[in-house]
Amino acid sequence: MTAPSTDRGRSSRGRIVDAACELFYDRGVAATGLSEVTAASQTGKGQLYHYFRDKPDLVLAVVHAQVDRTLQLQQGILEQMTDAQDLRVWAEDAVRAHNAGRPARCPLGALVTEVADHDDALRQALDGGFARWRSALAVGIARLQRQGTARGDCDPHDLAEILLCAYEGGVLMSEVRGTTRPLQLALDAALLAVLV
Amino acid sequence: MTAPSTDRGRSSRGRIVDAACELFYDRGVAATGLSEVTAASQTGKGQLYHYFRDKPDLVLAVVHAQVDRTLQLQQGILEQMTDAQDLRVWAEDAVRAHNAGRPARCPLGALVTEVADHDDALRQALDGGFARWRSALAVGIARLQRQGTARGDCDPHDLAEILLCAYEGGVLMSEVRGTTRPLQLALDAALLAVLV
DNA sequence: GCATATCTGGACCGATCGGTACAGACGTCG
DNA sequence: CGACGTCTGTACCGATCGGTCCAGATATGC
Repeated sequence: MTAPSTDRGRSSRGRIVDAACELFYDRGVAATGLSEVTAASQTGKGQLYHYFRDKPDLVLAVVHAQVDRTLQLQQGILEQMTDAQDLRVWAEDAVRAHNAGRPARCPLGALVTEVADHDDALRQALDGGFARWRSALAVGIARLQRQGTARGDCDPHDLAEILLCAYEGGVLMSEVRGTTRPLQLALDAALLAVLV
Repeated sequence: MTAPSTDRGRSSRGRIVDAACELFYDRGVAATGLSEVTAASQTGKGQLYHYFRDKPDLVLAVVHAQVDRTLQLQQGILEQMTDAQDLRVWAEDAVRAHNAGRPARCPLGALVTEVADHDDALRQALDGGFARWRSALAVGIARLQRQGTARGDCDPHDLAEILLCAYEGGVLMSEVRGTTRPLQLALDAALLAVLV
């Protein structure tokens, strides 16, 4: 609701969002009580409702935070993507990251099914986040197209969308099966369709 | 908990599961109260706790019901799949179905992110459902392989997995964007990787 | 050092949650 | 028709939910 204007306030708000990111991610939004958020962030209801109008408003802040985190993690490898091998490394990194975390999911994808349908503001926020991610990917893919290692007859944004769909679907199926195999297969197939 | 032994009992249990399927699907499991389920199914708490141990037990029944529904819808087209064009029709049908329903999601996929992580029995039930679906697809794909229209160097189950991942990821991204475009792109790309 | 605004923590509220208890309706035997 | 197991409906419970309120701590400007 009210933006913090002091360092202490910014710190409190930040701790709340961080704790909410973590709790929402591995327990789910609906299953996480606001008291758990305040307990985990060493704050109270007073602070929470000082900085956020209500729970959906907090969820919105979490969405933006997760988008920023994801983009920040991706932009490094995406910006300096110059050949097809770099894209394969990107896919391998995705599989490796999924292997490491537990339970390994996409912070954005996990939020979609939980909030995207009954709250349009949250859906739009997630849509915007994916759009930024897709654009970052498309920039690199366009580079590959210019050097002839990616399919030239498609909009790079469409090729990026294919990769993101394969990633999200692969992560979802890998979560159900308990193996990274589906993610591996899905990304390999998507690369097959995107490259050359 | 106790299986019904009369027609009236089976009818009540059936109405409860049907109502729960619908409510869980378009409001979410956590967001649906048991009183809403009893109200929508014209029953009471007495019946609900006569046939189900607790809420997770009801969710388990819903998972099985949704698996059966999905398989039943799919088996028709899957069983008589004889050439590559039939697989393309399968993909087109998926896009068309997604276009019709609102909000169009996969009944199984929607349940994954909501219940798969914190309840292993539910995760296994969903895993089993996807396995049956994948096998049904694989049977048709193996047929295509024998006639040389599908990639022969892969296990048909892996090719089926690729299609399911593309479908689930495409549905998820389509839900966020509000268009069937991502699903269309993802399935086309998967077909490209699976056929010939 | 006083006034003012920001920030903090927790007690508290009504509503709703999942779950229980129980009294009675129903159907099917002898 | 009476007895018995199945099935039904609802009143009710403690716990927890999102959200309010407010008194006091903390900082900043004059």
